[in-house]
Amino acid sequence: MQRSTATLIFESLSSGLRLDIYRLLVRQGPEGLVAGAIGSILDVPASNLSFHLKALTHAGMLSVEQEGRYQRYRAKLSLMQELIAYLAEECCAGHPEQCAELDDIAVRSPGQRPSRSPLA
Amino acid sequence: MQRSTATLIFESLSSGLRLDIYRLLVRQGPEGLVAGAIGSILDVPASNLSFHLKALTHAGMLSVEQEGRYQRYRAKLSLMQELIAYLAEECCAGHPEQCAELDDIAVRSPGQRPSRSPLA
DNA sequence: TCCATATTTCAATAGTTGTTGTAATATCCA
DNA sequence: TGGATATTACAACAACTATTGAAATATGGA
Repeated sequence: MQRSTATLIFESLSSGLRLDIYRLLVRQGPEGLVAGAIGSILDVPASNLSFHLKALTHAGMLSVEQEGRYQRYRAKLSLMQELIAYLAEECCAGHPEQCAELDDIAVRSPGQRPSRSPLA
Repeated sequence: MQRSTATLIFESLSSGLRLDIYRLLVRQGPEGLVAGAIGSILDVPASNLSFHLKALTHAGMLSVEQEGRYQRYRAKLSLMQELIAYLAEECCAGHPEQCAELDDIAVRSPGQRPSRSPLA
């Protein structure tokens, strides 16, 4: 992951409202939610919501799909996984002994499905 | 981790310069760096550097220790580990099957040291 | 003590971000 | 087609952020 991608993601999650939007969509799973539903649940005016949805989408944290006059938003978990891997790498770079418990996620390429740790 | 803590961290990493500072200190390991050294390496004027170091420290990403007239900064890897665990939880909440490869880190409480996954 | 050095604080300023309401755009349904 | 609904775009504005240089503070060493 590039530095600019990482800062864009951090910025997109640095507002309480945007973090709420993202977490709500994560909880909704693959079904996602249309914009209006998000606005009702979080009690945010439409134009403000649109502003933040745009920021999250631009950062790649959300996907949008048009459904007639609705826009359905979904959390893109894959990018969150990449972010976590990036943070684990950054965190351990040069000093893996300090956070060895993060190694297996940092080293693994996205999409691989390992068997579970025997102690997990 | 509280939502407000998470947004504070995201905000602290949402600037390219602050991310550079943090990554530099991660690479330095437990030795860390004094403020002036950081400024020389990254070529940032002292007052601006001080501004960003304050933000990172306030977010808990750095620790500071006075050494005579120097201030030694170190990356606090423990908070990064907490952040990663928080993100993994948020990412999987309600839909663990979608990112099962994150489970072992999300489930584990901070500080625990598991044995390695047999496939890692 | 006096001077040099390290860092922070402050003031000024340019640029950016978040919020609101209103208008525009697009789609659905009768 | 016409009216209702969903969403986005725009304009205005307050609030906040990043940057700079100069001044203040504190420490170390001669």
